[in-house]
Amino acid sequence: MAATEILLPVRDYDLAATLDSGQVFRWRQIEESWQGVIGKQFVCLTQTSQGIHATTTTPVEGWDWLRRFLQTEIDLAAILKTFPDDEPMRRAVASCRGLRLLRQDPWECLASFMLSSTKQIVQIRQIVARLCECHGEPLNGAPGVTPPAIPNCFPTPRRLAAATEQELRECKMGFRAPNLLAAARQIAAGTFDLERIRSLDYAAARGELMTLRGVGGKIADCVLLFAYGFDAAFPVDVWIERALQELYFPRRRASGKRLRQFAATHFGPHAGYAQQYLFHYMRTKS
DNA sequence: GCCCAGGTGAAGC
DNA sequence: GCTTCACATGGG
Repeated sequence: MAATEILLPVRDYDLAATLDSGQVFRWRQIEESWQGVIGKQFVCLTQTSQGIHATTTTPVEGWDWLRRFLQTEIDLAAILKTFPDDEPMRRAVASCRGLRLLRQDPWECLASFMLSSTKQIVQIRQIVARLCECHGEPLNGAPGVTPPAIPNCFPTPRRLAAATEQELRECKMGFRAPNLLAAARQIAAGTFDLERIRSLDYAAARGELMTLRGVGGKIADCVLLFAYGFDAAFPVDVWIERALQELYFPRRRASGKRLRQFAATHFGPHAGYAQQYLFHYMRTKS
């Protein structure tokens, strides 16, 4: 039964906050809807009182790929219960009921976050958009109906591996270009296996990702959390460092390493979710 | 002009 | 170990 639309019944899901929370960089709000690309599929999502309504431009056979991306099956309330019962965490959760973690494609996630270092989220979106425009394959089916359409798929490792550093620099990614190119070439050549990461434990997976030039602990944690579902991953960026410093260590200065150690024990098994709430809270408060 | 941005790696104590 | 710095580019 191929179809072009479905209603995913889900409660406590803030679609706008989730798609705009710095996990993904290609989703655009068009009036009341959000347009994006999952794999080779153009998707339009709308939050309704019943849940999330999705439409595609070409018929699809099933919707598991969408449920997986949106993580609509997870029990958010159960996760929130594992958070520490302290004032900062209560404030962070209260600031955004229904914020979720998505489950992304590992390559797109890795490449996007390799481009994220010392860039504002709005600029990361611009770089990723240029990269897709210049190097991505066209989508399945012409979007047509709701312009302005999202032009292309996210470029594959093989496609980027065939590019030159200069061509990537033309996407305005600056000093990140050689790192992205090297990663694409390792993956395209099979000397780095993104699928194997799934079979490793958190520490080993983190170490493996960090063998890639330009991937340190923070970017590795983002990929482990947003693409592989390692809920213990706790990316510490400038926002989170500031949050932990202000909220938990107001009187003494703590190093980044000290903050990571604190986070690993304080926020529980779903620390990554807690991190996303803190991140959103810091970015949106006053 | 200046400072900072979902960092990283190398070099300096 | 910890601190400092260069790295491209653009927004505020």
